[in-house]
Amino acid sequence: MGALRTPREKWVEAGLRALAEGGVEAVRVEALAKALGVTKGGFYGYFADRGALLTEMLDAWERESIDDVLERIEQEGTDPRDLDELARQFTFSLDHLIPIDLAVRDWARRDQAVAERLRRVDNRRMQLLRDAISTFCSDPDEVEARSLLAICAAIGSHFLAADHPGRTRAEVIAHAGVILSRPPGDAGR
Amino acid sequence: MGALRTPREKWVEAGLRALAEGGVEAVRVEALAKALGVTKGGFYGYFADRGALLTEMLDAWERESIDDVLERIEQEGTDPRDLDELARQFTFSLDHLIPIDLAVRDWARRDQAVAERLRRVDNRRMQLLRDAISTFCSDPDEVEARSLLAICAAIGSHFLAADHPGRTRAEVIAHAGVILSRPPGDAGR
DNA sequence: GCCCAGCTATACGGAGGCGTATAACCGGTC
DNA sequence: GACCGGTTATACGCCTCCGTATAGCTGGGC
Repeated sequence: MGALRTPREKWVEAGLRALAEGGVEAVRVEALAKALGVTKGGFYGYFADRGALLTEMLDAWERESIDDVLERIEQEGTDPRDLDELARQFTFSLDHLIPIDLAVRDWARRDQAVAERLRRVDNRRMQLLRDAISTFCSDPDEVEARSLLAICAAIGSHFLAADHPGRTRAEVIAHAGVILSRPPGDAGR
Repeated sequence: MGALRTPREKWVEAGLRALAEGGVEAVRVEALAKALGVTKGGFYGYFADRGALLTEMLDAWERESIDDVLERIEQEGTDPRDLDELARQFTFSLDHLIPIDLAVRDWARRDQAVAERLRRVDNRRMQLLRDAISTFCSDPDEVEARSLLAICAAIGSHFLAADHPGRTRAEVIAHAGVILSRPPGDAGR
């Protein structure tokens, strides 16, 4: 049998790269082929159409996003209820996943199926945050609100263009992490 | 002289509507014409090309976004340093501006000129938040961090797909507003 | 060293989009 | 009621993209 010269997986990778750089609209079969140094000839041997690639891309992203989270917890052997883990959750995910994540978020606003997948991933991340914050905060409503603030900071800061005179965005985010990790004043020691 | 049957402004409005619904890629000259019940014939009398419309759309959005903020402050006669104003800032902007805002944010990730405009608008909003938060928080670093959390919540919650079991997103956001308006525990009364 | 499945290049028809050209239209103005 | 300029419809060339068809290449198995 002939070798798999540019296998299915290559197309998915190229698709995710295009998604990260230019959004869903940039995921063009012919463009991916050119990026792979190939014509689109073989593409339709793997995928019924462009839509099939898109869903496969989402499969890969969803799997990777969830694996990434579990991996970090289990490999590092850290308790997810750790404060440091919360801070690390702020810049969550590997760097190369962030642009994909952001593109998926915009995509989800216009595609119900994508929104559903994003919901699963976000719920998973929110649960991690809840667990971490619960270790020092007993009011469930407050835990929920802090978790929301944390995850919104992680997402929103990538969509925010504002400056922070005299500071780095990373510094401000670090400080925000401290605030969110601070036990409530009225219940504090 | 002939009447302006579908004037320049109509094209910009239609463009912003398309932007809100489908992102930049959905802003197609022929599609806008169809939406206006017209062919694209007259479009190129007003605009050199599609790009000219896009920048004009951004002009309109930037102006409207800033006017909107000033309007709310001056018309309502409220002090922008008000706590309630902070809470209201959470769901900032008129409803119809939000989808445009989100689309512009995604757009800005791929277009430097758009990013620059967004920066102006975001800086303006951040300053409003700083002013409000400064009324009960003296540490400038903390003011900055809280402002970031507030604006990221305003933006990020629209890109977040997570559920809040037993709660409404609006309820969680309201609670988050309370947290951010709470004087720091170590400096509190 | 031949075979053949799997990969590849090329070519095609159709759709939609951009920007231009041009002719028809229409409503004030005189 | 004829004119005139702005607005409109239509048609065109060009491009990009999709999905299909088809023929050529290639390399591992035998």
